[in-house]
Amino acid sequence: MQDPQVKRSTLRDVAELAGVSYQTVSRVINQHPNVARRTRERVLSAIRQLDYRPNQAAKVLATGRSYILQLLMYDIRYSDPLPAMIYQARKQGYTLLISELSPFAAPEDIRAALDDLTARMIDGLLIYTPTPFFSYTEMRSLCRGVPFVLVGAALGIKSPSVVFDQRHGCELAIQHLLDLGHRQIAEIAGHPRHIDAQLRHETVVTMLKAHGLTPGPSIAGDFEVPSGYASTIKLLDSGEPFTALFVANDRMALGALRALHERGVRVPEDVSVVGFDDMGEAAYFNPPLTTVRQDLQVLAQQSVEYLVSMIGNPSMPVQQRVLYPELIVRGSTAPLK
Amino acid sequence: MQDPQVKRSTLRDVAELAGVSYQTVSRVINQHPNVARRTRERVLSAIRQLDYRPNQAAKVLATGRSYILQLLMYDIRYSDPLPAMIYQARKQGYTLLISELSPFAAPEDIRAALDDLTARMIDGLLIYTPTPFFSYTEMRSLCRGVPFVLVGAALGIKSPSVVFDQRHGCELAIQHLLDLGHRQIAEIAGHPRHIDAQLRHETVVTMLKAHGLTPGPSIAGDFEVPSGYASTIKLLDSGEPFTALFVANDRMALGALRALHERGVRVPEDVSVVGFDDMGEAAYFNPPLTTVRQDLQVLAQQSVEYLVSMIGNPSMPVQQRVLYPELIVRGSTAPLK
DNA sequence: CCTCGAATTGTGATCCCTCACATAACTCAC
DNA sequence: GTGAGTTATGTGAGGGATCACAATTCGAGG
Repeated sequence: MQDPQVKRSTLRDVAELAGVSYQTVSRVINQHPNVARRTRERVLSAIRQLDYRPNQAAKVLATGRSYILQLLMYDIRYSDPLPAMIYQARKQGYTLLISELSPFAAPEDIRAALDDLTARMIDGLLIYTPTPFFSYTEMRSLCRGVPFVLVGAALGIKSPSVVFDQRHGCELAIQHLLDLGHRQIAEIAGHPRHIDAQLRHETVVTMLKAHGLTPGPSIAGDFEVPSGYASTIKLLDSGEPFTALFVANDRMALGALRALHERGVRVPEDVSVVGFDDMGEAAYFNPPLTTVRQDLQVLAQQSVEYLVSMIGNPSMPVQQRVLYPELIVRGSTAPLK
Repeated sequence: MQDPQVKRSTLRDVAELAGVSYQTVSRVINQHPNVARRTRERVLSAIRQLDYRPNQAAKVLATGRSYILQLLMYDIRYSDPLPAMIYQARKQGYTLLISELSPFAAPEDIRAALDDLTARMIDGLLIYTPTPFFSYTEMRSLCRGVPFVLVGAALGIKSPSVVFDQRHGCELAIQHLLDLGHRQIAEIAGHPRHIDAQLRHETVVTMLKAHGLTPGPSIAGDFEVPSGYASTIKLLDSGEPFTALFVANDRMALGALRALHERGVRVPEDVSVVGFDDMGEAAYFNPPLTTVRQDLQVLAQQSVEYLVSMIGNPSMPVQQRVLYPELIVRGSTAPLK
């Protein structure tokens, strides 16, 4: 609700004050070239005098374009690519709006959210949820013609998407442990409903088997710090021996390091630990964490750029852009003694 | 740009199909009571059939209300209250939009951002920046009649605001160190342009002096992990002795713990460390960090609730809601030996 | 059977802009 | 100075909803 006295001025008010038609004012605002210099100056001065700014709602209604990109994601707290997305969007002339789903929302929740969002006349959608409920065709119809890009979706799906090759990342991590001589490798996996967690887990198992090894004990956490702690305690209590521990993300790895420390297990002397993500803090863990880095800046940049070019060219062919993680070796891994 | 074939249906399309006037359809949508049951059903069925959803831009234009709250903040990455704000806003029937300023934006940047935002017909503004450039009167005029609440602003300002009593939080931390017997207390402060950093620093100095102590060495960081690390190295290299270290936020404290560990300084045996914020990871640092907790859920809840009531009642008196932090004692502090 | 009032429905104007087009004013050549 | 060709400006018609009001229908009481 506006202060009643702060009645906004409109195109017509400006036009009247400047002694021109509203259309001329519109031209000045939209930088149309065909306006005489004197007229433009007169209009600009009137705009300043009335403190006029165009009403976006009306503009959106008239043009059908909002210059708004909507990001739909499931947990804002841990969204490191967010600032880069906002920055990229702005750079391309768009505003990025963010809306959040509860973690592991049901299909109906996603449907409802999309219903709500597409009513707002947004120009494009970035969808960043780890639970791939819908096929490309379903998604297309849910988005009702609004172009969309899936961010961090499953590898290999036929949908406009930008993803990391999780498999490659896991292979780097496991290969590193194998190279160091480890043969008994335990795992703390992510939440089983999380697409990345599934893929990371499968890759670990597949790869160990491919090397003729029996996968070590494995427990599923939920990607949060406390679950990393609790899972590690369970692993230790199970009595199954392991000399290396692969943790599906850095956050849980922090919990794992804590648990190992409390139990007197030295890292990396007794157990090597590898994380995943390379969150900013990982380099300062005790010991600094060896982990798999995903360049979220690039993820953000690619996602927004792809979406914007789809907006400009709706018939753009569907593609999946795949990015590759890299291994960052720090102090939490060492050769098997 | 929409797919041309996915032309959205409008009120009129629905009206035609249902054999009623557009106004009746509008009534059905807005739950107006005076609609005959049979008519309502006919309309609802037409809505379903056409997959109709009202155009929000048009609605905003007609009503002047968007049911959108805008959050203006300076660094999304570290915004723990964000999810709570989004949740609270939704609970009250609003959508929360987020936009970001570069860290320590200049006054003109804030002005430009507000110019842009207020053009979008938002119902209210949450302003969460640590640099208080404008007076209440200036702010009011910048917001052009849109109600606003300052979040985490300076203590004692006459503006609608919800803040933590930083002073109280610092006093808790320092008192804790004093109680443990520490007399040589070093400090890593936050960025000097950050309002919270200033207040925390001043409070530390004031309080130590009040106890007849000389404030120990102090270095200003920037609230990021690496600066906590670098500052600690500098403190150690300076040769000035200290038995306790107050760090202005947990993130820097993580860097500090790392630096102390590398230099062979034991925490808490040789040096006690206190942080500020109680970020989720702090309990899992090595050692677990003693820190000052601010309940960000409450901050978020109060901010949104206050803003929404201002929207409902524009003549609501200006108030500052002050929240109090609490001390969380963990393993990084111990009695002076 | 008519009248009155409530319940239901419909009509016009409006919100503030942009589009496509029509008109007016200006330049310049012949 | 008349015509064409720019360049500047103005007009009408939407865009898709809401609001205030007018018009209709309905049921009940006299």
